[in-house]
Amino acid sequence: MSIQIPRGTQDLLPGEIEIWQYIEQKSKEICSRYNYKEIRTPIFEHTEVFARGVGETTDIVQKEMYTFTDRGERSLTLRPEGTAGVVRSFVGNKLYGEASQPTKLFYTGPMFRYERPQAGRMRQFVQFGVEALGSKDPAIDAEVLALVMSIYYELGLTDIKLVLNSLGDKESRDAHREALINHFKPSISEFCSDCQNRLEKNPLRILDCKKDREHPLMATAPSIHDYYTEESAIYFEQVKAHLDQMGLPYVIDPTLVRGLDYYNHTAFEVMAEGEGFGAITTLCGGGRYNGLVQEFGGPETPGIGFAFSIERLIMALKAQGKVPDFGNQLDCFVVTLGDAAKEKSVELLYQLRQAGIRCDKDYLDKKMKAQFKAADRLNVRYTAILGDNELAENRINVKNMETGEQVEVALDTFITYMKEQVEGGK
RNA sequence: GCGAUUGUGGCGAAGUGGUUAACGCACCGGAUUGUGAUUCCGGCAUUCGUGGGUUCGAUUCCCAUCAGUCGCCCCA
Repeated sequence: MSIQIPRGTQDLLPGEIEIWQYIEQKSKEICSRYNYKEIRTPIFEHTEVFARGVGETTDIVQKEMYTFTDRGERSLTLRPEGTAGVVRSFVGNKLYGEASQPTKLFYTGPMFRYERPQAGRMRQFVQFGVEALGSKDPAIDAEVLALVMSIYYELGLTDIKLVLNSLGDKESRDAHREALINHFKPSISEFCSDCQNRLEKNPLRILDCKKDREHPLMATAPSIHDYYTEESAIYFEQVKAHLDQMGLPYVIDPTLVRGLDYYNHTAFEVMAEGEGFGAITTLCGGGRYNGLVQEFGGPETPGIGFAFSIERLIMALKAQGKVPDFGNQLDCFVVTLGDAAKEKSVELLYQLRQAGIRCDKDYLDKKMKAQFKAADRLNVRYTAILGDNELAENRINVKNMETGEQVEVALDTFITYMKEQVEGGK
């Protein structure tokens, strides 16, 4: 019995990897248009980075982290998300002192959370994320939102929506939280057990409970919108105004909550609409985290960012039939007959490749028929046939696999001939 | 962490308490000893996720375990 892959992980094999490369390349290209630079931080950090950054009370920190002790008795954790590490690096490298501000960064790489896997939820998954540190201009919120939507739109996704909310500042949130508790507490016994737990821990979550949706107290629950401080309210209005300016559609959802402690003001998700996603519809999550940099010992620095999972993005692309055809990858297959020709083909292959032609040959001592079959399977555009006969007369046959036409070429002009054919065909 | 469901060759899939585990696709070889299709012929699981148990005998029954899938919690 072979060794199994660890639970909740996956191998990305040829055939599947192309869409990953395409997404990564496209996302990076869009980031560069928005002037965001790549940052790479370690895959593991001191556990404290996440405990402090993500929040001690979150599910991620309490039950989902891959934490281990190394040989030097340090407690380390495989990163469960990207923001905490980026902020740690921002402070540690004093990026706040760089001339160019705000600091606009993007990253991509694997994240790890110990959870029960299901569609769109893996233990190792890959996020692409962006962080803008150092500005509290609502225009930067709008820029970040425009950036993520551009990535989705340019990849061809259509049935998605940007869901927006403001969590307000700490003052707004505390007042709202208290109002929610007061609202639900007298009748909490009428709610499901999950909601009863949520009352003290995170009363906002009660609002999007699936079981108690019909309870009359849901409709009359206090909204965060009524508890904003004046500053918070104005900020939110300005963000929305900028989105309107750009013509970027969004919907406001006052019950939108994020699972990480560090968020305030702008919070958002990009959600998939339509079928094919099972229980999971959130493609991307993000928001503002003013205060997080101070939490890591840096100067007062506002920040905003998002992260999306590439796995979920691919699921969405597949569900909407938007995965492009990456086509055939090979220009030429060299078929040989006889020992002398077989030996000569090594040299020809090298020369073809030097000339930029994607090509291959048989390495399994197959008969000619089987070599053609292999070429056919590779969906190759041309086959070059070299037998000992041709070799003796310094010629080679080139067959166009689409038309079936075959022409004879002098061996010393073969490489340039192939180059012309391949380049001309494009 | 909780619940449901599934686990047979590279893939899909049938099957039964008892001598040789269907079939389809794919693959390999031959008919066609220098050309991709079709057709025909032949080959391709000492083994039914793993480990125990019941039994004269288990792929089939029981238990455990691992893994996949779906739902909950939560989240990307």
